[in-house]
Amino acid sequence: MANSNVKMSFREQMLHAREEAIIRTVNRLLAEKGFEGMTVDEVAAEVGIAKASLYKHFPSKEDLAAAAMVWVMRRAQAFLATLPDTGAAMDNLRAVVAWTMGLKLAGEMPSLPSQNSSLRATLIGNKDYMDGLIDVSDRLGAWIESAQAEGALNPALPAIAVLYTLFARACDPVLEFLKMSALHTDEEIIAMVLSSCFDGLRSRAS
Amino acid sequence: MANSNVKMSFREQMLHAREEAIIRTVNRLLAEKGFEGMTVDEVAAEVGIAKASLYKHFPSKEDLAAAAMVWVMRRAQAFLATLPDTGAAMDNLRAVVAWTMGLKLAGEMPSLPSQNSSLRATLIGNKDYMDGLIDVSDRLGAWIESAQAEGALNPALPAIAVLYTLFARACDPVLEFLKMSALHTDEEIIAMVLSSCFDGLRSRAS
DNA sequence: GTCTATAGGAGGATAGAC
DNA sequence: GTCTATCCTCCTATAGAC
Repeated sequence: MANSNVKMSFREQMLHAREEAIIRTVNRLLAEKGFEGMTVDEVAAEVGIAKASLYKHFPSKEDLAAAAMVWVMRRAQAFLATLPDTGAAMDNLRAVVAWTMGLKLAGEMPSLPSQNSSLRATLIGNKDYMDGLIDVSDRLGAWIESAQAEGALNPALPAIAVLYTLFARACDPVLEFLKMSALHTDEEIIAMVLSSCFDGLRSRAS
Repeated sequence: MANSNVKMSFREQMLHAREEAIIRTVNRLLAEKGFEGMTVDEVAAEVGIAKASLYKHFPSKEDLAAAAMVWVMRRAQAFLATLPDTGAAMDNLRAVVAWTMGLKLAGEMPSLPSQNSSLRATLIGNKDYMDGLIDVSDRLGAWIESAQAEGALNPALPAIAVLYTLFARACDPVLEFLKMSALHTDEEIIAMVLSSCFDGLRSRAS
């Protein structure tokens, strides 16, 4: 029984390792070319296995993308867990946004079309993804309301609008345009977009 | 000679009218489904002509999209021309952003993938598009620098970063998410995103 | 310049041997 | 579960008659 468990665990580890290799490749290709630009042939070639083998692990291209999104969501949850739940909620929000922008600048943020309906259906039907999304939204939502109650965040904006605005920073085209211009380091780009996001384009008195 | 000119002009008007019908359809489909989601069959069906006829007017799908972008760019230039060149540059910038967001909310803002290289090549090779883009960028750039000199716009941000940030509002996913929630009118959505863009998420003293 | 019909090819997915 | 080989659908683009 113990042996059997060890063997099972070993096999599962091998399986898991291969699937993680697949997901990392998918993640990178999704960041580079987007969902429609990425081909399954390409994924298989980069992973170094046959396309048919890929389909033994994941039933469709949509599920491949969903797995990549789940992986990113897990990383986001892990990052959120490192932030103090006491203290300024505002600082946590800034930290999360900076983290997601760093991910995008590093080419590790999948870019999915918000319009593709088959992909949307798969994502919505993916329990791991939805649970992660709801968890992240809840945590950010709590910080947003907290920051608004403290008066640090503009209370006139609906919390949901703030949440969407923060999420949108993860796929902000401004990041890649500034990166393409090659005039600033990633850190400088993050600082600029962070400033325009939280402080606004208008001058501040202080 | 006069007759010949009139006949030519009439024919050209007919041609132009049909091409404008095509472009309006392409524009709407690009806004709805994006470049990859739009099919040429669909365009032809909605316009009510055969696909082969479409290809007599435009040599490729990329050129169809480019024509739609040129059309939008022309509309933008026309709008810019209505704004006073004297007075607060800041107000003009807000007005332009509000206008582009209204266009997107009305489903008239083509959404193109920034990654598709064949499309990028066509756009860059399209003189009408590039001239329009440069013209619009120059005008906005002048207002940005003017507003920064007046101290209305944060001078710490590079003008090019501000320009990109304003352009990005035209394809901001926050707009469609807020619209999908159906909790606010288009005007309210524009006001909120305008506020978060210029005033920032953080509270302002005043 | 409009049509019908079709070429040509890319890409998602599967069959079947091992 | 991995491979090779193939299927099949969708889509861009064009041929050729009128």
